[in-house]
Amino acid sequence: MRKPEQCGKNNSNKLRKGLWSPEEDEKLMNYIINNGQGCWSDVARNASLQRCGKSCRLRWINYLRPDLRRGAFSPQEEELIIHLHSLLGNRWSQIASRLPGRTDNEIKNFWNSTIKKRLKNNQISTTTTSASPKLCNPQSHELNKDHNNMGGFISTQHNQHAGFMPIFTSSLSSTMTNTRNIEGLPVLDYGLNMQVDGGYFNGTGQCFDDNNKSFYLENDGIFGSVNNIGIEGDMFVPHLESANTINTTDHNNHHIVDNITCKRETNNNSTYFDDINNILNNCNVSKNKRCENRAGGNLFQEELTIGEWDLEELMKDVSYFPFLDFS
DNA sequence: AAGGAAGACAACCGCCAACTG
DNA sequence: ACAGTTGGCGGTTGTCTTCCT
Repeated sequence: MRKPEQCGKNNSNKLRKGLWSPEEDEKLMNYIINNGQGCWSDVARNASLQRCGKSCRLRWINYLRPDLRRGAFSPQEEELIIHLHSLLGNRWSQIASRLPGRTDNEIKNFWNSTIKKRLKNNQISTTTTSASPKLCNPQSHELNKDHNNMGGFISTQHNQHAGFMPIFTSSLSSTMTNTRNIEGLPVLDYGLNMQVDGGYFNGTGQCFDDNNKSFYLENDGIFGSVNNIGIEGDMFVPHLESANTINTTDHNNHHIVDNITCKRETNNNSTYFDDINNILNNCNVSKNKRCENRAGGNLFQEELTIGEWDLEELMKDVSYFPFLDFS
């Protein structure tokens, strides 16, 4: 049996709490440099620190680690955080693992303070707020008033610049102002006749397929669209925590929209969404199953079971996020 | 200049899965 | 197999700084 960790409440009178002094930092730093990390309770003990192992670990990871990246988040980092959060939710450690030198605590704080504040300032309103803000395209225009399960809605409007914009969502109902020019959030632009709409799609709403025909999507997910008009297709990535099915219907006449998830050849102009899309095509996803729509007509339902998603596969390489520069 | 509010950041708490003896 | 320990994680709270009135 290992020696008990001196971190329990019963020992709180013996162990220091609160902010670390420079002397403590130096002790911890010197010990780890000379001896490595090892067992944290041993680190605390052997470095003569009146701290519990957990506290030492946290201090090292969040502050003393030499590979930490200091300073404010760059717009690129911010954009990546927003995007990763749309895919991962509040999985801060996983988000942090994709941002070299950043800690989960740092990202969590950044999200909970800066980004949430920005959302409020941008008047993205909700009737209720969930714990995790989600992404939406600022180019959204027409909310679907026919659906009472309306969430924060995105649509893609061809030939317009668009970006990610987080919104707070509710599983019950939410509203979103008809805002086209949200300031302060970065615009994704992959250049060369290629603009990308993308964001978090919540609830039911109107989108456009690659033939500029509108259609509706239901349930939560990440939506991306590459806007070479009439050439590129759209894709829809369900949010990992959302319901596990997606319905797609044509906006006007309930035609089947069968190209929500399309496959494109990767080329020099490929985008992040293309790559995600390619990954999705390798996922264990059954699709194009038939079901009934509200009007009684037929449509395809893509069934996506959350457990079937290989998160690591989906996220294994965001290094191709084309605007990232960690230099 | 004072003090309250808001923001930014650091650290703690509790839970849980993995590990260990 | 089991119980205790450890480390990782996300949520929350605490503390310090900055801003505003």
